[in-house]
Amino acid sequence: MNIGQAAQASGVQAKTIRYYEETGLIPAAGRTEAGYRVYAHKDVNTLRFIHRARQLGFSMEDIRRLLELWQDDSRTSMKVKALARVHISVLDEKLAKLKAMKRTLQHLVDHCEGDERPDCPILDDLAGEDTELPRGQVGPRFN
Amino acid sequence: MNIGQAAQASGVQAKTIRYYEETGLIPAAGRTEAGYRVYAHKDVNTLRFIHRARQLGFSMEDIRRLLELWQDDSRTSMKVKALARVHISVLDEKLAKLKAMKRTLQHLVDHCEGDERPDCPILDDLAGEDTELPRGQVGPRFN
DNA sequence: CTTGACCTTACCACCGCTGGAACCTTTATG
DNA sequence: CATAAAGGTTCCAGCGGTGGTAAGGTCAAG
Repeated sequence: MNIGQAAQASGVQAKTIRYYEETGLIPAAGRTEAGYRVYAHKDVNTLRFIHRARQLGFSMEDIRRLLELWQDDSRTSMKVKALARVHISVLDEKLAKLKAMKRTLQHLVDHCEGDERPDCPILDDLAGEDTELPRGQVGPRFN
Repeated sequence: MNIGQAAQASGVQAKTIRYYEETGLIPAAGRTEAGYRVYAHKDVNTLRFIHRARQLGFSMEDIRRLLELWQDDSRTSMKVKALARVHISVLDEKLAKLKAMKRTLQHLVDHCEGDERPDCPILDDLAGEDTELPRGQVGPRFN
């Protein structure tokens, strides 16, 4: 199985597989004489694992730990659960920030006429005059 | 007013102000003989505008357009509103993805014993067996 | 034998900053 | 007046996870 087939089978792009190998998330694949990477079903399973974890928003660092736990037969489900719980709280933070943004923005949009005239509460708000707005969390950093 | 004072007054870090200048989001500031950047109140207002827009999650590109509209006396509030509406839909997409992630993860966490034993539905799910999960949107890309 | 689809490495770019290094200027103090 | 701290300056690197490109090597089919 070469990288393209592994990509197909796992849902992880070939390019990303190389990146994962480069960063040590997965071990370096074996090679054919011509230098092509070779993958087995086991590797595809690992890639699928990573793919699914990424879909759930886990960071590379978290995935590193999840892979360790997955491969460790003497793991405790406690540890896995703890990791997942922490991740949920990260998601919650992001959600809270996005919701705050949306709330504020929706409020502004609701009060904007949206006509030919230049008067616009949205720009007025951005321009400062630090009005009473549901400010909640302040920093952006919601990446 | 030097960059540190402008940063203080606007809420945008000095380093970030230089970055904005470099990328052309704001015009290059004037300089003292010694090469220090000089800012006026007008510039601080612009920086505050940008800061606030970032807090609402607008992209640099959006902010570029917002600044143009802000400085254009013959703008229409229609255009501003449209821009804001599009941004709300972007926020909605991100929210939907995060919510889907959280829902799935919460479900998994709820079914994990979290004890000393290794058995763990969270890892089982990640390992594939593509079970019936509220999959909704698939890709991560929630940045 | 050629074509074209795949593979390889290696690089730059993106988002929106942030940190650090190495150096220069201003300000406060002894 | 010398010095040290607290600013400023530039440039380079990095985050995650690709996307794109170039310039090549390899493989299977026609």
